[in-house]
Amino acid sequence: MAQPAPIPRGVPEATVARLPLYLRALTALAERGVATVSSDELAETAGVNSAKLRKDLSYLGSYGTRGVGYEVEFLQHQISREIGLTQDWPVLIVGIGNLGHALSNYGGFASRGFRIAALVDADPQRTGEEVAGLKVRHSDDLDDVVKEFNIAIAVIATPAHAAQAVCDRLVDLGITSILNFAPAVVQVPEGVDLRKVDLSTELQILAYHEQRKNGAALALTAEQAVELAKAVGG
Amino acid sequence: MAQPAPIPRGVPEATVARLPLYLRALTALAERGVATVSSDELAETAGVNSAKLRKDLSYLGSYGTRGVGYEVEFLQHQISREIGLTQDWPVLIVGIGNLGHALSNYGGFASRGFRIAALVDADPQRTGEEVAGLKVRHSDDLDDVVKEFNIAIAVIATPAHAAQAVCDRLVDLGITSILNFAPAVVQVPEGVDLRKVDLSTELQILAYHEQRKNGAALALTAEQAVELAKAVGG
DNA sequence: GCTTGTGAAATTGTTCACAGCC
DNA sequence: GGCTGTGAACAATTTCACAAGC
Repeated sequence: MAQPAPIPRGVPEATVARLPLYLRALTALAERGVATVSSDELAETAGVNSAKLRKDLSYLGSYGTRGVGYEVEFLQHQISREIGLTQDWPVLIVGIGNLGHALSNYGGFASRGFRIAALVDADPQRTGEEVAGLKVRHSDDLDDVVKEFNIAIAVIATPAHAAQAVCDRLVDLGITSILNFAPAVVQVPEGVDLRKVDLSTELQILAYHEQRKNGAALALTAEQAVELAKAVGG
Repeated sequence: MAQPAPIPRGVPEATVARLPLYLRALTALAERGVATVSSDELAETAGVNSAKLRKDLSYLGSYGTRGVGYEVEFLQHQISREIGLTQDWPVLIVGIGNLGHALSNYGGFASRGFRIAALVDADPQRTGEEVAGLKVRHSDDLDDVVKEFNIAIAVIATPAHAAQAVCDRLVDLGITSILNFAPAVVQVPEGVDLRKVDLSTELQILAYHEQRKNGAALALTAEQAVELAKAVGG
């Protein structure tokens, strides 16, 4: 017997990565008191094109009404449920330097679904200090902290040189979702989700494009210049 | 006459996004005193597979030696040149709150190629304050600051509600490369490169996957559960 | 009449596997 | 013998364009 129907579940990664964007756009619309929105309008608000938006939403289900559009609050709820924001996730931040400090106080966290549950630092000087309403705990207590607060998601905000060791310990403690802010390549075993946020990577990507906006020719290698000359018809 | 040869230039976006990663891996190897590296080793260090690495590098040119590998320093230099890090880019940070502060002091910036040239904030209280060795200037001077320091890349680290207005002003001043840290959807006209770094987006993506690791069935919609039941053979 | 939801086409990105070269 | 560079196969993603449904 052949596969009778396509297996359900299976939202493409690219779509998953855009759901938070849609959620934010919907929140903005809800705040403006908009009750219903078309895919064109929502796409415009989220900064994507409407075909993509409709395709993305179609992976979640059939939540719109033809000829009308989407009900803002309803769609907001469906996406939240899909992402898993109907529960709330206790988040641990490791490394309470400048960046960890900023993250602890960051508004972006406030988005429902996440709660900074604990802060940890390796520096005994910082231990006990209060940041964003939480007492900073020492790294030695990592094990306890993870258990005590039932941490599922951890954020690494340590200096680059410490990132791999911290990551290894987190993985050993059973954490499988890690967000790395340290400017370092960090390896994780199969089954652990690691995402990275990296200022210098982003700047480099911008620089690449910026460089090409002006004197594009300057950036050609000698080899490529020869190719170009040929193609242009030398 | 038909197109005689493929037009050169044109490194795929996906490749561009990985060049900074390779550069970082190469830097790590150089620091360890490694002089030559194979695509397998470099790929391992960078956390990608070696076929992808070789394909990526092949878009830049033929910088390896068959049977041997790549010369670390040479490749480092080629990638730097490709990205445009042989010049250095004066960067402006707008919004010197917690996050802007952290970014100003961030080690990731130190990577050659970027220099924080100016800081700007809308709060007159902060104007004149010294952060990371620079005097914070007032937003009203944005025009002057951009000209004075020849800013090409700007970082938005303001609260969400101010992000769009700041972005519009930056665009008006001719800036075409913007990195947005504010948790808000920001629109830019054609021709402007906007990249976003967003904590809550990243957390949401992790949460999506985390949710599916345990009680995956819990996440099915009623509709999908019916589909699944059918597929399984009800 | 208007807008969603979706097959099919087009494009982009990844992996394979091996010829070419040291 | 070993490793790069790359066509060709494959997979994922985006876009098109229109049938289906309110």
